[in-house]
Amino acid sequence: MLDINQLRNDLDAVVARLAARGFAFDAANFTTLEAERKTLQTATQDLQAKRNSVSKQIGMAKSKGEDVAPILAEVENLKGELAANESALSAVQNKLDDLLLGVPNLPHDSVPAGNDEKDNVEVRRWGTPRTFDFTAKDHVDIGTPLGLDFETGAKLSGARFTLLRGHIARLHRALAQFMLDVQTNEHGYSETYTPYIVNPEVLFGTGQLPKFADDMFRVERGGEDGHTQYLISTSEISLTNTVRDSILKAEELPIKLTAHSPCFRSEAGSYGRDVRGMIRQHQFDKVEMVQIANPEKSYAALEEMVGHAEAILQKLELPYRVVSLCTGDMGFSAAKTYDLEVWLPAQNTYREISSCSNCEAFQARRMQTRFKNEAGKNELVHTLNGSGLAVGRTLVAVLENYQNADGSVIVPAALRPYMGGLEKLV
RNA sequence: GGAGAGGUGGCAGAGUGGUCGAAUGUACCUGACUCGAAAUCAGGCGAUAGGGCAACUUAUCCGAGGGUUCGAAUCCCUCCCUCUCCGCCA
Repeated sequence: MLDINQLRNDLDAVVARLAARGFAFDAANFTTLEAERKTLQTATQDLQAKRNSVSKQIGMAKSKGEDVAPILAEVENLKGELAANESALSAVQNKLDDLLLGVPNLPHDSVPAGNDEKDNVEVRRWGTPRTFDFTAKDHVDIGTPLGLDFETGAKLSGARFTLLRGHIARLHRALAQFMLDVQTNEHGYSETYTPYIVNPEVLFGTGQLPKFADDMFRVERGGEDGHTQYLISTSEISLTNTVRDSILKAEELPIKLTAHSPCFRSEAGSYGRDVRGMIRQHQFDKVEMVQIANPEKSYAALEEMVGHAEAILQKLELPYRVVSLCTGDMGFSAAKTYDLEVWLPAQNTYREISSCSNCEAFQARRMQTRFKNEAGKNELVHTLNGSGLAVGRTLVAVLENYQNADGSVIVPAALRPYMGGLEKLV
């Protein structure tokens, strides 16, 4: 959520920055609602003050044993008038809230301008894509004989669900363990295990609700109705919301959390895309990094976090590039985002495998997460999140980059300790 | 699933219809005493929003949401959560 004071004081600039990310903000509607809100709020508060003072008078009169009937008569109309004002005010407040909750974050000044992924800017590359002396297969063709089982996944749960068997299943587990070990042992994140089912207000906090309900899986508890909860689409949601509704001490920052969790995404609206293989799944695992940061240090933290994600790819010796997303391609809550794209030889291209964002105070404002700054004032924290990394896509990258002509796959050296020393999948 | 007890400020904990955003203790901050510290004493110390250049001021908030009332932390309803005992269970 944006700072409403920024909208009040600097509306034109905010509208322009939102336009840069392709969002048309209804400034006229906002201005009208704000004017209504101001009038109604002042009037309502005046009436409330009057009611309070009269009620006090009644209390005092009664305690002295005086007759209160005259005072009661005086405020006969007050109640109805107040109720009307209060409900009008809350209606306007709700409209304003609805408006604001649907507005994406403002892009940081350093974010390249652009409309879509074609305008993203490559920041750097690491590693050299391997040259094959045979035709490289994609992960479906390599993986199926080794234990990637799309048919059974589909039989159990439908399209975009995959079953893993044997060494492939173990490789998947090894990747998650390896990533978690690197992030905790080398980068200072606290290992966290979180609920996968969360309450709706948690999703408001990180920005998935109210706008992106269609991307989520909903669950109902057996034997109960009316209490819809949601499967997390990333553990960013549960990790970031651990600090909702709290005032932190400055010295607690930064809080660095990591978790390995499944992620559930309905992928509504992506029907034609990436239907083959396990690039785009309804369920995939991810090791997530989250930082709760002092605003002054959040951009340094973002660069650092990108490095934490890169470290995984470097240790796995997978070529990748770092891309700065343009204004038009960033997610709803992000002020700035770097994507890591790993080399996939079969597609002859780089594909997203991590996304690291600084959300500044956007989520903190929704979650009411503050800290006591040096001046002793409560100030909103900045929140950052990044994948370190998406496990399923990393599995794809390993299979494709480490394949041999005979259909076997070399186990990257960094993963062998997690595979009981196994060097090759056959 | 059954029975019971609770949810109040950072923490502990009083308050059961009126001047209560809320006693008291503790933590924390400031000052005094001290070479310094501890102890002691004095003062301060919640959040959010509105109005005002500001000093300041108004409103709202006692798990959440409704209701009764001139007036609700306090009474009523619904829900959520925590604890104890029993049952069940990985």
